[in-house]
Amino acid sequence: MSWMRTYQHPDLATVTIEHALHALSDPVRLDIVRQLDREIEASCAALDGGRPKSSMSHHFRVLRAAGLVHTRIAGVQHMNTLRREEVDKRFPGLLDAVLGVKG
Amino acid sequence: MSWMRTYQHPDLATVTIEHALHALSDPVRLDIVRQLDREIEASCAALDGGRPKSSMSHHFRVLRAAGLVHTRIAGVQHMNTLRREEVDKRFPGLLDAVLGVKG
DNA sequence: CCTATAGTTCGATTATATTCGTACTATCAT
DNA sequence: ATGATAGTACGAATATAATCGAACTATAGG
Repeated sequence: MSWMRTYQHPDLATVTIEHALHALSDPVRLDIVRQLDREIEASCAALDGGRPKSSMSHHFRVLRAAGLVHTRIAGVQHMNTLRREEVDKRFPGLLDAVLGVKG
Repeated sequence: MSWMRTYQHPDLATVTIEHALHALSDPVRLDIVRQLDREIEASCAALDGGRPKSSMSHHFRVLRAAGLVHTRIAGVQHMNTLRREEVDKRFPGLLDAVLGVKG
């Protein structure tokens, strides 16, 4: 069984709007995305709200599969970024709308 | 047990973005919303894609609960409209972004 | 009143997601 | 090497959602 040293990130062209909307519709994941929108780059641990690692790992996997988040391995940490430009190109205005909502 | 003669439509202020995104993330419902965006008003039957009535009823209920669709009873038909202005006010740019995507 | 039509409700089934403990791996520092 | 740290993989439990048949209701028309 092989282990990962890099992540697979899908081409945004292969991501459907339904897929992206589903990924964004979970409160934990939306919270991650909101933080990444401000933080530029953050480790997984920096974004858990005291939640178990295995739960967070699941949510990051979903966000990556939906083309929303990029994860890069930096030593012992996995650093995450929003794929802003690519998502904006594929779904113009979507992140602006989603992230612009208050309360 | 009482029966309905009118529908309950939530105040958009009580609808969260997560709720709206979830409602939009289902392909059947997104299809309904896309059609309503063009059709102005349509009966439930006009929007099923040959799907069972009970399935459609479920999806319309979800769309109403998310504040996206308004249903008015007109005789034997239930006419649906997109709550465009209200949704646009609550979630500016969201419907534009979601409906603007091709493929 | 009888029948057809449009849609809901109920209930069961199946499918999909979430949560999280445990075991594991990779990297870094000592 | 040992230990600590960050995160994944697996597996199982639980929760949430989708699907759809069958029974039902309300309205309209003959």
